[in-house]
Amino acid sequence: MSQRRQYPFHLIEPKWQAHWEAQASHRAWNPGDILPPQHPFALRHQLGGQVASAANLPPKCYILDMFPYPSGAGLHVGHPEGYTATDILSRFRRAQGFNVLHPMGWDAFGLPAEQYAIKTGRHPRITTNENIATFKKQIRSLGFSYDWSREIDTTDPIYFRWTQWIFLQIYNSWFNPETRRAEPVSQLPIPADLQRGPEAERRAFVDSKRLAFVTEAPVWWCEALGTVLANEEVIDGRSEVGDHPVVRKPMRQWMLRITAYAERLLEDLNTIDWTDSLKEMQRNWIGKSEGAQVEFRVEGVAAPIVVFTTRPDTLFGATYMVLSPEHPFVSQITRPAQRDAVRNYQETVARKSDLERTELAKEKTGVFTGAFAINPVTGREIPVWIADYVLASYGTGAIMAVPAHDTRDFEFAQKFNLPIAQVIDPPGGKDWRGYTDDGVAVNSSSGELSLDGQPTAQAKQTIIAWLESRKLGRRTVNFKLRDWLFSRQRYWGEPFPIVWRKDASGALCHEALPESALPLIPPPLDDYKPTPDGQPPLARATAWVNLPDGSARETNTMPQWAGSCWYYLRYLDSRNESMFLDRGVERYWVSRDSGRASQTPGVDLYVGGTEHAVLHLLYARFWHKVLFDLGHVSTPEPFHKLVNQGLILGEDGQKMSKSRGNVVNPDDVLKVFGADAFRLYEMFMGPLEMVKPWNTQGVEGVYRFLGRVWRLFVDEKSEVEFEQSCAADASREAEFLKRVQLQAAVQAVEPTAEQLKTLHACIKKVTEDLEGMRFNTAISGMMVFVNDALAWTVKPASALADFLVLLQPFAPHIAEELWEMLSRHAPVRNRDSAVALGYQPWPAFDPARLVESAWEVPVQVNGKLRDKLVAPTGISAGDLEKAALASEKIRPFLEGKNIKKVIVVPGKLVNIVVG
RNA sequence: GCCAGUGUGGCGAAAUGGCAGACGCACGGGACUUAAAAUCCCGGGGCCUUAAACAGCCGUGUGGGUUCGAGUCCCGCCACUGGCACCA
Repeated sequence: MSQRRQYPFHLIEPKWQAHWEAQASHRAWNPGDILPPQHPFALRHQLGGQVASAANLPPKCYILDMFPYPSGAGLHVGHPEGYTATDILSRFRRAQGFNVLHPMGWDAFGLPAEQYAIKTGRHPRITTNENIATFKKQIRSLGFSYDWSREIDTTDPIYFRWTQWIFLQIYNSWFNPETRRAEPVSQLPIPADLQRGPEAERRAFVDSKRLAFVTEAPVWWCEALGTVLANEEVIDGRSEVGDHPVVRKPMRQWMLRITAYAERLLEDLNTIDWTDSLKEMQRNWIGKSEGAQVEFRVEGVAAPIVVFTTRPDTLFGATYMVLSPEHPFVSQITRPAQRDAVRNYQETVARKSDLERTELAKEKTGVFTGAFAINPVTGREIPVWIADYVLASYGTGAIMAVPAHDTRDFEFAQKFNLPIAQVIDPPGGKDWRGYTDDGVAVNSSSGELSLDGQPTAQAKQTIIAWLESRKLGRRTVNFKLRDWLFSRQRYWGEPFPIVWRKDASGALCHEALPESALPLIPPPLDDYKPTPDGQPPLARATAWVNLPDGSARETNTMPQWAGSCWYYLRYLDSRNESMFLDRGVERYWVSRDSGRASQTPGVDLYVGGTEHAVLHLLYARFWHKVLFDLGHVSTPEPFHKLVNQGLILGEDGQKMSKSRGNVVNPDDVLKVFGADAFRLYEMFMGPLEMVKPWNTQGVEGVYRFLGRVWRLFVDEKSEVEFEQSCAADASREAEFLKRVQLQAAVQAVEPTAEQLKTLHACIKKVTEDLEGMRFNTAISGMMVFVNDALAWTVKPASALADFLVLLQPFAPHIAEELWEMLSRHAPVRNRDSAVALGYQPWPAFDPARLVESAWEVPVQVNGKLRDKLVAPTGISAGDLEKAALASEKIRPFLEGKNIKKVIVVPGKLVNIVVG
């Protein structure tokens, strides 16, 4: 490893970080802000001293990172990957003249801080603050151009006050299926019979329509630990900690009605610029499927069993039915002889974990209820079973089994010897048994209906029409998406702004706190564990929970997702104390109708890891749509363009983890190579969205490149003197740095045509690659420039200045230092030296500079390269053909052959086809 | 099982259907040095031939196809990675 530093990054980097901070260089400006006269943004746009407004501000650009959870372990090399990419683009857009919003904050509620508190008794507030301080220090040391004046922390009451406020907006809304949007619950039409009835019934009706509602949902309860566990804390029906048995236990939970938005969440994916794979993941998660509900009568039971099927055309092949073990009809229809078997089975299933239930390769299990239903088209009696391969939570929790044409039903029928009847004729003579794709209906006729001979699509239409005419079923759409379980039995989260009280009839009911009661701050506790009877930790604070008027506070808290659902909005106006977000500010930053028709709606670019492909991004889209419906934001989608950065693996090509011992700590890298080299390497490794292994020797490569950039500018003798001075008195290093001189070869002269060609090739490459987020090739373009420019005997200051503007987004510290040196010693005529480097206009690419007088023409015979000619650029196709045919090296390949065709592509090549 | 992505030198990678391997790492040779480090210069996919070079042949996971021309487009297969996974 290198001993001598390539250049004094250890002095340069802190120097410029302090400078940017002192100048607030990267502040983004809201309409209404007064622009300081000396701020580089004001100087660049000649707005010094003026009040910013949507009219005088340049176009906006909102570039967002997924904010981190500030863990105790500090930053790892994965974090800065996306952060570097967005920082480079932010700096690029500033140079292009945009008003760039590039903020950072902390997603700081969460389990680790709470678990640490349970172990040590230290309040999560304290450890969270410490972790934030560590993260912030590390992030700053990388030189990212965040606007820290907008920093947010989801655990800060001035932030979560508005998280609670948004919850109240959701709570006070219902989804109107007619208008397909959220509306205030105060406008909910109350049915006439309820209007005159008791108040309790009216309230129950309203509560059943709210977008935030209460339900009994099963959670994992561990008797031995005296606590509720999260899904991921339960392994094979036992607790992860201590290996104690756990049971499913219904508990009162808050839910958010995201299912109401399923259709819009799906449709609007078509309006945003995300990768196809990401959209596909969301589509699969939402899981729309079209089909029909069909009713089956059971002898002696009044209500029919309703099933959902996507293949109503196979109804004639339904030879049995299956209910999920939890289906409410099970106890009604079970015959006495089967009662014990059914109850046993239900209990076995209840004890299984989700994992066990969904384990593939598992044998199908189930029990006959003794009951028979009537197939509505064949009129035949079919047995009704219960089995855990039918899920209670999807569709109607019951299916018609068509074993001939459904894999699961086929397996089940084989195991339990149930009849299998063919009703689809597969194309191409395939075996019909277990065939699940489309085909032609067969054996599907009754006295009044026939599907025979109809292809699947048509048969579906026919049968649905018939079912609807007989009131035996109807067309239905189903979604996999479930309502969002929104409550947690935790301490370190936002308390719900809800109280419970008894109404006149003595029934318990919930009620929202007034907005004036926000923020509702969690009470201090000595013990952060749940109570022995399974109440959330907040229940321990009895003085906080029980209010003087006899009502009691909700003791659940919100999940970690809540704070991250809307943080991108708070950045726009993070210090606003009277509103969650000012409408005028919102309009400037995200709206399409801000008077700038061409502007991107919402966040221009959002970069983060794939691990949030579904949950965070779906939840945030949901909240945004509710806020949109209620008129609080002006776009239906929050994130216009989204890019996932790829994982960085350890040097061994394995996922980084403590147990493998292959974790790379950014601090160590920074110490040896500096922040600029670190940033450059993270981008040079390969395309942003690819998975790629870390390689410390690769860092040395880009570090050497920065050393060459340094030597392109500085005078060697002055640098040697600087180093000797530093060796003599290390305490005065920063002062000695000023003695490093620009080399004499850098002069205020016009570049030659050759030099301009090199420069403009670099401008073109870097500009185009940044637009396409191809950071790795942009860097290689700059390397080519530097390799070339090092050989120049006279180095025109203007060309070097343009290069520094290109380099600045990638390696801002060294670029600033060299810019300062350059401006000190050699006047740069094409640049206004009053404007800071970060706001210098991006150099314009001039295609005329790349024009060559001659060019090397590859000549192929039958597609194989045989010669290269040198021809003038403007040569005609005919002349080029003649020259190619006349070539010494080509002639042997043409001898004795017929020239069939000659393909001449001007600017590309010549291909002679012979036969 | 389903969906998506990726397969190119020793390694990270690059190539609007037009000279495969830019740029970088590692490696080898040279210059500077008492020596090393750093720096600078040169070399570089494989095979075959050759003293060396030129020339030639092969080469982008694999098998086909389209095309004057395919890493790139189309069809089949294989491997790896990620997501979903009894969703009727």
